Amino acid sequence: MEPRHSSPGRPRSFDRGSVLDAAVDAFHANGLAGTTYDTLERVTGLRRQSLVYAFGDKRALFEAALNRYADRRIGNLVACLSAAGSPAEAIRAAFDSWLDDARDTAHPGCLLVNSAVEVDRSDGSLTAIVDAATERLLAAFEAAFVRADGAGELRSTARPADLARLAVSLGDGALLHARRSGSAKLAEAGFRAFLATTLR
Amino acid sequence: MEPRHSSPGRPRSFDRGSVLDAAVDAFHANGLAGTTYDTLERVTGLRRQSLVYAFGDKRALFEAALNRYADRRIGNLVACLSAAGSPAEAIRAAFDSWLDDARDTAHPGCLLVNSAVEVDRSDGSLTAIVDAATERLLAAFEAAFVRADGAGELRSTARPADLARLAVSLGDGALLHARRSGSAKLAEAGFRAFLATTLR
DNA sequence: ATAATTTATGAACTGATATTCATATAATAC
DNA sequence: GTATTATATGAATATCAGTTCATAAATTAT
Repeated sequence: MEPRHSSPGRPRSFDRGSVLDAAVDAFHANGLAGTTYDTLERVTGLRRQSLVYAFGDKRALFEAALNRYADRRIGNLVACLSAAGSPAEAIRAAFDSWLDDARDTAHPGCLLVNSAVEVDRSDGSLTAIVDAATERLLAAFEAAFVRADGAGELRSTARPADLARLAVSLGDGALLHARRSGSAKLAEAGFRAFLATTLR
Repeated sequence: MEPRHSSPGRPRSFDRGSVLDAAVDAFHANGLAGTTYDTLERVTGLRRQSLVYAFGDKRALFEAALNRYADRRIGNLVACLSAAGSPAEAIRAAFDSWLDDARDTAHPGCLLVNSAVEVDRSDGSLTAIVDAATERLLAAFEAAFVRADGAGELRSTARPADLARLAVSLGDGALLHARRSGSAKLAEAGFRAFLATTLR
């Protein structure tokens, strides 16, 4: 499927990954509908027909970008949560990473969250990406809360599965309000209250 | 500005409020860009030119609808939160109201939250509506947590202002995930953990 | 070199959608 | 009843964005 190098034909003049990263940025900043081919041409330096040739139509490009973003972002959070050492510290690190995102005003919110709002649920392959990312994050949080409980670092008596759902709702909601307000203040305060109440 | 009744001219054949309610429903279900005049004609029973005549262009109609929605929705939550009696019960009632919204799959999510994602922050008059609604809700939550603390119903030692920010992020994040997943399960679990950990 | 193949792009096409124009309709004021 | 004013709507318009067409350019294989 993927054309091998050293096959006949004109070689591709750009790097697929870099172009995809540029597309991720644009989609993150402006959404799917809000990112026109004019914008994509500007940020990638390619003509729209080249993008279509290389990635398929706009929706397919968005799907590739969303996958790339989900891998990176959820990968980061999962890495924080499953780090060796104090589980409570791991959970705090995950929220710190969330705060970094909340402070990145150039890319407001989270592309996964934004897509969950913009894209209709009937679009199966896009919602599948967001759903899978959410499940992965929930599982990592649940495991971290279980470990925290085992280490005696859990103040709350709520079930780890419920705490994981609380954490994910809180983090994504806070990112949303960071996008809305252009400030991470609400996220900082909410995270502070959550961590103080839940962890030892 | 507003034409008085009993002035010369053909009388309006529809009720402004009902039409606005229908528009709120449509915008809530499909978003601003996703709601076309075809849809608006269908749900209001009016022709697009009549809508333009009565409300201004599509964005103006959306602004009126968003204001109406914000008043109703924040009004509900504030009423829960400031009800007489146990402050902890008042807070639980507010989250119950949030759960009702999470279960309303015909109107997924919250129009304010959805708008915060869809509408660019540079659109001042729309973001002002969402910002004001958020501030109003934050203030009501903070007051409720202060009262809960005074009544000895607060388990958490976090500051009421921080708890309010936690509550709003959590509620809106949970609505977002309800929209995404088509289910209120995540909201239920998150709220359960939050209420068990925070209140007595 | 020539043919074959893949990649790149200028330009036209198509579909959708918000808006506007022109005109008809229904009420009040005198 | 006539003029005036507000409201309603069929139809045309204009714009914008995604897609597609036709053609050029760059590389490999023989």
